[in-house]
Amino acid sequence: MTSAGASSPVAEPGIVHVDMDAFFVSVELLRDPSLRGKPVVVGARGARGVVAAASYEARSYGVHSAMPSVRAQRLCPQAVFLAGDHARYAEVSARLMAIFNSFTPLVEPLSLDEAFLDVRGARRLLGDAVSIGHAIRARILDEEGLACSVGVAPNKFLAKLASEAAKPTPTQKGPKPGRGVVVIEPGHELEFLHPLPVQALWGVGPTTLAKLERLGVVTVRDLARVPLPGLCAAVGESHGRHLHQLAHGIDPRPVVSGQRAKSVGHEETYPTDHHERSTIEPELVRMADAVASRLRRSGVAARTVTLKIRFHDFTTITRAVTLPEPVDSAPLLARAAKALLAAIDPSPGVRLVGLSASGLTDDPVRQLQFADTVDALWPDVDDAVDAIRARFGDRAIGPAVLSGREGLRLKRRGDQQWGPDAPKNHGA
DNA sequence: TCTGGGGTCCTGACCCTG
DNA sequence: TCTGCAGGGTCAGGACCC
Repeated sequence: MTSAGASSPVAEPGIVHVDMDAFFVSVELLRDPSLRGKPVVVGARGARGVVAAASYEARSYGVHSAMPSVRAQRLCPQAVFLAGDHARYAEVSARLMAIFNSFTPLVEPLSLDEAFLDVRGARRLLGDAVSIGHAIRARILDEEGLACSVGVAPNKFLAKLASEAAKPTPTQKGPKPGRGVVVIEPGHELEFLHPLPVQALWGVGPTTLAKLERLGVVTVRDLARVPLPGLCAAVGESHGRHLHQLAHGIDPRPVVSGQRAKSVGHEETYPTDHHERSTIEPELVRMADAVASRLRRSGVAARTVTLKIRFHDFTTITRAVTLPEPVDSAPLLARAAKALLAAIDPSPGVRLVGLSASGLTDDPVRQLQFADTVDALWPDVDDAVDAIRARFGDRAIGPAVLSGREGLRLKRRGDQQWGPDAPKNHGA
């Protein structure tokens, strides 16, 4: 793991934030150029699905990501809905990250379609941060045919706001091109920052916004004027200090490359609610299979297993157990999850089930000392399952409890990423 | 209007141990 | 042996991000 190393604000605009414009939709347009200029939405069409990404044409109708698909269809009935292809987006993302890494090794991916770069060490070779920002944009357009927006600033938080300001804007007459690259020079941070609405700050969501509004805070300037003790009293000590710094343009967090995941999980919302444990347990087996497979692929094992249940009325509970040894085997994850489920009454209706593994450690300890004979054999079985799937595909092998159901198919990351899709016979 | 999936971080309660 | 306290681990939930 490497980092920019600074613990104080950077005194030059050396941090670059690159954010792809409508990434998922743009990748789809490369595959089908006839969709250009049309309102396009990537997401699940089902009653419980949401919008993952919307073209700027769709956004002009008020459609935005995370919006329930039902509402998006009402706002823009002529929109073309696409299911999305997470594997393809991940492929393109890997190539984008390779481009970023050719400019500097200090790259911190934030998601598939955005990253921070600390380019201060690359100036002598490649020019100043602004030139590098323009060069990155040109290369992504040239090599991938994709547009992005770039923010350049003295720290991460300001660079992100700058890239936001560089983006195109949806209008009734179609997308209005953005500036592409926006630079915040040192000494001009507050001039840029203070007129913005306070929810532009990282960490201000609906709950915090309501608390700040009670203090009379509307803009970042208002927030900067609130004394620290009052702010901490309203939103908590840690959060208060963080927001206070941001409101003054201070963000000491360095760009950190090579960060590893701290948890691995899967969750799924079902088109109809489950009311009995007997129908949830096979789902847990399938999720445990998927999570264990991802753990092994990453070469890690997990000590803590967390079960998440969302009921019909949207109340959500989590139940966790920490195991005596780290595990990466599907049967042991499933056993832990089933034990947690045993203490939960699903009869009110369960719409979502999630399983996640945390407390990750390298070099998995194979769980021999507390395993019974069958479990002791599982490491070999897991290896064999991985090998068969690598050679013959995900459908080739799976837990017996799932045979005859949706199949032996392993749940891959990104499957049903945006909620249950509409039934096939209802036409997508 | 009716809310996905994959994550991270923080806080507070509780329990155990020294 | 009991009590008080501090600190660490665990668990549950909330808030936020893309």
